This record gives sequence, structure tokens and C-alpha cells, in this order.
Amino acid sequence: MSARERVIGAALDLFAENGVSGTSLQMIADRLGVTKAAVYHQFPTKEEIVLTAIAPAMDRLVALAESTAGQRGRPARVRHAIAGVVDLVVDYRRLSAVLSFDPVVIQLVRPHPAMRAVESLLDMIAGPDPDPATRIGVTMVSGGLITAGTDPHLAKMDDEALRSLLTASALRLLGVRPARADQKQ
Amino acid sequence: MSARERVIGAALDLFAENGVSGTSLQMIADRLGVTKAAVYHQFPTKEEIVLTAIAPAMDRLVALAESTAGQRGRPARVRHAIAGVVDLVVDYRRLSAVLSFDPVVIQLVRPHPAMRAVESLLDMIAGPDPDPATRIGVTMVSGGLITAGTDPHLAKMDDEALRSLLTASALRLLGVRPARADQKQ
DNA sequence: GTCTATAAGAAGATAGAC
DNA sequence: GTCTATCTTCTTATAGAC
Repeated sequence: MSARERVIGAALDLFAENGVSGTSLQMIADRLGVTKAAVYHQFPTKEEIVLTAIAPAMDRLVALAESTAGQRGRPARVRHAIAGVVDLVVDYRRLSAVLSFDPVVIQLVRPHPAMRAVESLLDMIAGPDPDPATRIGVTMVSGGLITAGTDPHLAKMDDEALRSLLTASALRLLGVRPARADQKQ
Repeated sequence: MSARERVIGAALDLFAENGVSGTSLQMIADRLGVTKAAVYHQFPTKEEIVLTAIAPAMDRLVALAESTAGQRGRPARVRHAIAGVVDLVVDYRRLSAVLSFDPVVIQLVRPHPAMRAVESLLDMIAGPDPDPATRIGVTMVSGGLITAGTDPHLAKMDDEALRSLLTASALRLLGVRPARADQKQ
């Protein structure tokens, strides 16, 4: 594992524990057993560390928005989008809430092209001309999914079980019938 | 308005904008047009400011847990609890997500007696011996409600409309029929 | 209640040696 | 890639005058 990857790994662990604002370069360096200067050799600023750390998730959101747009019919689109978002939040369980609702991260990520993808994803889930009840449903689902990883009750649940339960719950709230097993994916 | 109240008011505004970790005593003082020392005259530490700022919400959670326990039957309990939580998150629209998912706040609030109330509230909503699907539903609902205030699409919605839509959405996800108008409250 | 002044430390960041 | 050393700025917090 390269030094860059080690920095990102330590940063992600610490972000999950202390939040982005609560994580200093000193803490990252300490966890790796090196000095701050060694970290600064890999990344010019703390902002770059944050952006690099979340880049894989951002890329997945962009890809998901594109593949969702390729689905025909709203039910298929919603199922596809929810499956992708659920995969993402399960993989980022401990991080998604901490990253999604930290004002520092929000400001940092606002100009990122992936945010357009998130917008279009939400729009596709809501469907054309959504009424307020539908909009609220989409908001509830996205908030619920993002925060699902923070619940201590769910910490011991394995990924596969969490995935299927979150998917079922989200589709139910959105009023979309789950995919039959043979047409899944 | 007393000086203490002015400090708390400024702090809440700034917490909503910048998060708790992103808000310094200097920022609070600047917003009030006074010096840091004037703020320190009102509160011994920053922690005290945070705890005092969120105390009213904590008190409401404790009261809600008590009154919910007094309801007979799970549907009535769920309706009562959801109504109370929705009232709270609507009143704290811009703050609830920032406060609920900031690791600094979580650590600070963990020993607070109100957290017992939150636990019991979630348990009452889940009902006795909840299966995993129900537990996930409760998690989704609480996460969805807490984060509802952060959605820019909902910012322009008035409190009454937001309240009724969130209530309907939450009860639907929990599988509880909404209260009839004549038995509401 | 508010002020000036200041301490003591941690933050992000840089220079330059090895 | 990592180090020591340093700079600047910001943080929480205190002392004491008005």
C-alpha cells in the first residue's frame, strides 16, 4: 500500500470517529506513526485529503446517475437507483452521515461535478412533476439511507442483510414494488 | 432579551451555518458585536454553550417519552411519538441534522439523561420484540425526519405543510394508519 | 456586562536537510 | 518518503480594570 493510500485510509477511519473538522493532520500523522510533514509531502492541503478520500464515492454516484438514466420506466429507474445508493451507503456505513451533514464537507463538495449527479438522481427517483408528498418521500428515503449506518442497533448486522432490508424499506416508502428475484440487477 | 439568551441565539444560528466544531467563540462574539471575554462572562466553556443551546430540545424529548409511555396501544403510541418528533424537527429544521450527526455533539450529549428518553422513544415506536425489518423502518424514519430540514427543496415549505407531510410519510413507513382528524391530539 | 490584554496551546502550512 | 524546526494564525480560556 502506497503512502498516499495509507494517509487516506487513516483519514477515513478518523473521519468516522471524530468527523472531518474534528480530525487534524496531527491525528492522521500520529495514527500512521509519522510526522505532519510526511503527510504534507503526499497532499498539499487538508482539503485535498478530504476530496481524495471521498472521490471513490463521488465517482460511484456519477456512474449511478448515468446508468439510472439508461433504465426505461420509472419503477425500473427507482429500483436501479435505490439499489445503487443502498450499495454505496452500506459500503460507507460509518462515514455517510458524518460526511453528508458536516457543513465543512458540504461547502467543500458543493462545486464538485458529482453534486449534479446527486441532483439528477434525486430527480429521477422523484419522477416528473413530483407532488409535495413524493418530494418528502424522496427526502425521507435519502436521509434515512444516509443515516442508516449510524444506528448502533444495526452495527452488528451483516452487509447483505442490511442491504436487502434497506432496499425493501426504501422501495416501500417510495411506493415502488420490489424487483422479482429473476429480474434483479 | 438577556445577554445569555442573545449568546444562545447567536450560537444556534452559527451552529446551523457552520456546525458546532466550525463555530468559535470569536464568531459568536463577533455576531453579537462584543468581545470573547463578554461571552465567557456568561458561560464558563464552549461546552456549556452547546449544552444550554440544545437543552430545550432535550427537555422536549424527555417530556415526549413520558407522554408517549402514557398512551394505550401501539398505534396510539406511534402516532403520539411521531407527532412529537415531527414537531421537534420542524421547529429545529436547520439544526437537527447538524446537531444529531456531529461527533463532537454526540460525545458531549452521550451521558445526558435525555438520551435514555430517546432510546425508550425508539423502543416504543419499534414495539415489543421488533423484527429486523421493523428496526430498519424505525431507523429510516428517525434518520429521514432528522435530515428532512436540510433538503433545500423543503426550505420554502411552511411549517404546517411540512409537519403534515412528514407525519404521513413516517406513519406510512411504519405501517401505522394516520389518526382521524377528530381523534388527533 | 463589557472591556483590554495576554497566556498557552493546537491548528494548517512551509523550508530545507537527509 | 520522512525528518526537524519554524511560522502564522486561530483556538479556548484567564486576569483584572471599568
